[in-house]
Amino acid sequence: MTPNPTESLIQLDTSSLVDKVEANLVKLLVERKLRVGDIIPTELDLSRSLGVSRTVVREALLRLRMMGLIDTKKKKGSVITSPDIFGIMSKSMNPHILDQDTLREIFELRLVLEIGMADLLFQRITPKDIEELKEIVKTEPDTAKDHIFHIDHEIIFHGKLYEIAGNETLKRFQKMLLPIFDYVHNSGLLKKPAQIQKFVSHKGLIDILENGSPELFRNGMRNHLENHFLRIFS
Amino acid sequence: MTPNPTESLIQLDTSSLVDKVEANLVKLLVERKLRVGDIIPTELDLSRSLGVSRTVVREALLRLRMMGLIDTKKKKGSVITSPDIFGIMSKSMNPHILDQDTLREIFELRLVLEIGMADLLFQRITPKDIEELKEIVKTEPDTAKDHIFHIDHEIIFHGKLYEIAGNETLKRFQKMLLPIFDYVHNSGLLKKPAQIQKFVSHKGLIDILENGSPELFRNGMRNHLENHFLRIFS
DNA sequence: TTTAGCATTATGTATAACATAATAAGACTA
DNA sequence: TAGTCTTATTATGTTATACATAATGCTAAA
Repeated sequence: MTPNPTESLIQLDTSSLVDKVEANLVKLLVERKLRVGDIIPTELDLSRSLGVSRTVVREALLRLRMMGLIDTKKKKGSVITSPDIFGIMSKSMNPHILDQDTLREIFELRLVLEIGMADLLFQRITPKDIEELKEIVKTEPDTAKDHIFHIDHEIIFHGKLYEIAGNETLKRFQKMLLPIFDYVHNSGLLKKPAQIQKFVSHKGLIDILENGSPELFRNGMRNHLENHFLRIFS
Repeated sequence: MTPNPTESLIQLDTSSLVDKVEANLVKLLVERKLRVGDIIPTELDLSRSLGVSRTVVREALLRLRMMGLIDTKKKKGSVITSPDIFGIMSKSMNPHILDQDTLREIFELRLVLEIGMADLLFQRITPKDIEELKEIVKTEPDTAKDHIFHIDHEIIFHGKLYEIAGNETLKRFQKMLLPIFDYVHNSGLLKKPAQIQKFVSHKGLIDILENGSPELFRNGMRNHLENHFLRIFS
């Protein structure tokens, strides 16, 4: 084997100043174990102690802000906030910008989530939740009648399920994906037309939640989402 | 009911200049339907045509860059790139920064994903994948022997499953969450100690993939992850 | 004691200047 | 003519300075 001439070269540091300052600040947050609500030094202070211009500090702080690590107020300075994982993500979640493959994949993700969360549902569902679900299906519109309203209703029902799952991160994930689902539904990305008839209805799912098991629910939901699966896998 | 005195007040626009420029640029990208690789005007041009300082334009561009919408090179200017949804997200995914509740929730998310992706697996798995999985379990270490190595092996096996699922977005999601899983495992966040014995082994899962059904796999995986569930729900 | 107004302070914005890296153009040589 | 080296150009990266603006806290007047 011929020796690779680039082998002995060290990796050059091509990162910009802002990159370094950003890394520095994150390191500071981690190592100092700063708690939510703590304030960090002002831009001018940081600029002085780090030996870079205020502009660079500002850009680094902007990044932290976008990551949801800090919230900066006038006069006060920047305070540490509970990081918002999905904050930025949802901003770049513009369906018009994402390419079709990604859209299809995100749509698949929904199916994965709703089938996979059965255990969480059964662990945390309360009688009150059951009542609320029943209330929701009571106002269920006729499938064939009003398509738009039907989609809205779908969102309400399934949204309630996410709520019951009691996982805030999961719920926010869904909330972020919602516009995508909507977009995919209306975009013609799904090949086959939706079948009107559902095998397992919303009402059926509630029955399972009340008297069944996670296993039954997974199959029920799988069945309920059958249409979507068929449309994706065509 | 007494009338609300604030009712007739219009919502003030508290957004900063940078906010507006950012929105403007995103709108530009969407409406012009610009394709990946297209270049957008230089900072100075934008600053002139938008009537704001270059500073503001720079900050707005920085945000777009963080969203993965553009990639800016010296001299060339900024070019549009395929948005990287998880790019920024993974940067703020520092386990040391996330609070414990969020960590627990993200860990739950893993369980949801791996149970929920059964259908994708069965749709896309190939004989070659089965072989590779078998190859992986062949080198499976003794559970009781080397704990660290055992975790590594877990990651390899389950990572392969994500790969088989054939959903790039899902895979990258998992990749992003990996450090979290690792951290949670080692952090003492999980209450009960792990049980050594697994009901359904990796080998068992492979058998199901080869001869079983999605339904069987979901239950198998549910069983396989039983330990994790118990530790979370305590 | 309350409130109106002022001072203070840190971020937001603007401008100008220079550094640096990537590209293009031109000149020079084989 | 082709190829390479040098130089010029251009757009981003960085610095410095100044002023605007909003939030906070203090002070004095009612």
